[in-house]
Amino acid sequence: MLYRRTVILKNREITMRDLAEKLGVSTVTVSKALNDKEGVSDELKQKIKQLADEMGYRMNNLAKSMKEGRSYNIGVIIPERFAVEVQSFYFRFYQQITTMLDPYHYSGILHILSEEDEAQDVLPRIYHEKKVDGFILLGQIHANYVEHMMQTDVPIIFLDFYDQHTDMDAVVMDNFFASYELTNYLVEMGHREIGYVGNIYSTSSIQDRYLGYYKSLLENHLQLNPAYVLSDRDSRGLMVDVELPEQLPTAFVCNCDKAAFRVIAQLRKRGYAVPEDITVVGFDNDIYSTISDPQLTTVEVDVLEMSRVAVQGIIGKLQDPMKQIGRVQIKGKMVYRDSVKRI
Amino acid sequence: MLYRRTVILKNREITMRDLAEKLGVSTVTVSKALNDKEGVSDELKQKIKQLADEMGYRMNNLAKSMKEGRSYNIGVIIPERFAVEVQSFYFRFYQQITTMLDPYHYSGILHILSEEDEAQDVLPRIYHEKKVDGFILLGQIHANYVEHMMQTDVPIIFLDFYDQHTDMDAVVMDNFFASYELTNYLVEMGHREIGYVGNIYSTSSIQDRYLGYYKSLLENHLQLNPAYVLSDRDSRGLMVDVELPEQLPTAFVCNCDKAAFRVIAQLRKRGYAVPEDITVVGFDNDIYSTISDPQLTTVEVDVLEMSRVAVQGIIGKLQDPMKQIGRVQIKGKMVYRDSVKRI
DNA sequence: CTGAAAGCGCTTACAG
DNA sequence: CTGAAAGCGCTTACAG
Repeated sequence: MLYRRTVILKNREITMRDLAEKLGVSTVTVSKALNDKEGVSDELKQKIKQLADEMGYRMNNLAKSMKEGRSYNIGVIIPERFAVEVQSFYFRFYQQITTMLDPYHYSGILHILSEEDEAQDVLPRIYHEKKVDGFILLGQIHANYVEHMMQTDVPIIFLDFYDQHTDMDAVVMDNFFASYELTNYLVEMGHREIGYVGNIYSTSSIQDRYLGYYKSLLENHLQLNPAYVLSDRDSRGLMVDVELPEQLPTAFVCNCDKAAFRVIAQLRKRGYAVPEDITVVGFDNDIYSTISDPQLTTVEVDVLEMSRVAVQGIIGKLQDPMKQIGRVQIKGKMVYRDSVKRI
Repeated sequence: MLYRRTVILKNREITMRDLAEKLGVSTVTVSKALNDKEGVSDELKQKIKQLADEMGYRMNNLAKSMKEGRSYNIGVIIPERFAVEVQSFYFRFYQQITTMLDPYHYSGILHILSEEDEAQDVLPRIYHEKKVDGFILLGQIHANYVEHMMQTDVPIIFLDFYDQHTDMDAVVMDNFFASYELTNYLVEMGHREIGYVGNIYSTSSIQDRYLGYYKSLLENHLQLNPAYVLSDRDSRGLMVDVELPEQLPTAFVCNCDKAAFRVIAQLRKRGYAVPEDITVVGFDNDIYSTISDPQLTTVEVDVLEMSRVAVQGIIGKLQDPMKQIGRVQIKGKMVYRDSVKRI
């Protein structure tokens, strides 16, 4: 007899009704108690909570969700190529996002956007199945896809990129200012001939960093030498070897640590030592900045703060779909290491 | 008039009832048609699907889920310390898992298990809220926590680790065999004094790799010299510098590429060249194996296959909770590079 | 082939 | 402070 009951209990999950019947109250009262709402005496509330605990009651959030019409999930979309290339960097974002969503009782569902789906404007399954209430889009995607997504009326925050769409809410690093600051620092250190490494037609980050670098040159009345602006990746975003010119500047501002890491390797092959012969700085403060020899002076992206603003942005839009945060720029942080020489 | 209607439509999502009313059929018929079930004429089915398309209907999966009593989500738990230490490696697993869950209409929800929650046996919110139908646990956690989780009756697959619990379903790399194979290769290359780098009390992976290495020594009648077995991390799993002995073996089998990378750096500081003076091999074929100079001969973990088996395992247990896969071992793959010298 | 009825497990007004 | 009734948007027997 006892055995059979155990088996039966095992096969059916406990519901509010079970708790209600056991205490001789209604499910309404149970619901109120468990959600800490008004209209239940403290005494009864305690009793209900205690019983729920004892019986190992777990709220069925699907029911709650359906009633409220929200899934309590946010889709985090990362384009496939970034998932491969800058994976650890974007993983940190994704981790922060899920962790920061938690207090709002939200979860983050990752969706890797394949190249095909991106090209053909195919929205993720989680969109069609209403499994998410909004999206955070992490990493640059084609303008067409952005357009397509923005037509869906689902709240979207773009993270770590923006494009020409004026009405998009985006959280980006203040690349322009950080690069300007970094280049100013090199000038302070006595450098007058400074090059830039990065495909300036590739992403908005690379472009903005280039422009900040350029502004510093302008302000300091230094020449922008086109021969010193070197591409580091092809049009698809894949890293390629930099073509070093015959004559070199005294310093390179690289658009990311990986590029800096690779440039240092190439310079070494050509017989140059860093920073003795040439100064190299990076961007991102990712793994490449510390495995590099020498370790890189670089700028750290404030992943935590950017994630925080993105999460608050999407939560805000969930409450009021008309709410806009515009383009929020988050300051970077200089990290001084050993790849810069005063000359 | 037109304007008002637009606004109204915007504020309410389209349901099956809307489609049904528009076509003068019942919601039952719409449901059958949209789910490709029997009992609707092909002609009507087509008409319904077309209308759904035109009106931009999106199925409310929450309702479906509630009816079926499953959330169509799998929780992927990664202990905090691994999320930081081996992040890119585990991110690849996580990516594969979510991608492979997709055809089953499942999504993967990541949960980073904090050190505190792990120590205090606090189960994740997604468990208490029934937001997931099962878990894939990625990375070694304390035995207590394993025990606690296994008592919940929620299907669990352990990925990339196992422990003394005999009834746990785990998918692991065949570390023992891979390490045995790798060490045999070094013996073939003429090495007779071979050391091992790794804290053999830290994780089961490190232990098993150590044992495979040991088996190779035994088979080849080589001495296991305790002075050549070096720890690479403290009891909390944090990497520390290896204490190199005065007298060195001719080769080191390292428990992972990062350890190998660090050992090479240390050897270099002591004036040894790799592989000229000493051979070093790694494990995992992760980023450290290619940024290392020389690039590492190592063993690749078959992330794809392991993820596939884990996903199929959890899907299987969803259908039949009694189903067990036991401890499945997935073969690794040798990757030959430049860190081994024939002597 | 088609549909009326009931129900999944909650919450939201509303009434007492 | 407490609860009966209705409803969220589907699906599952069952009846015609």
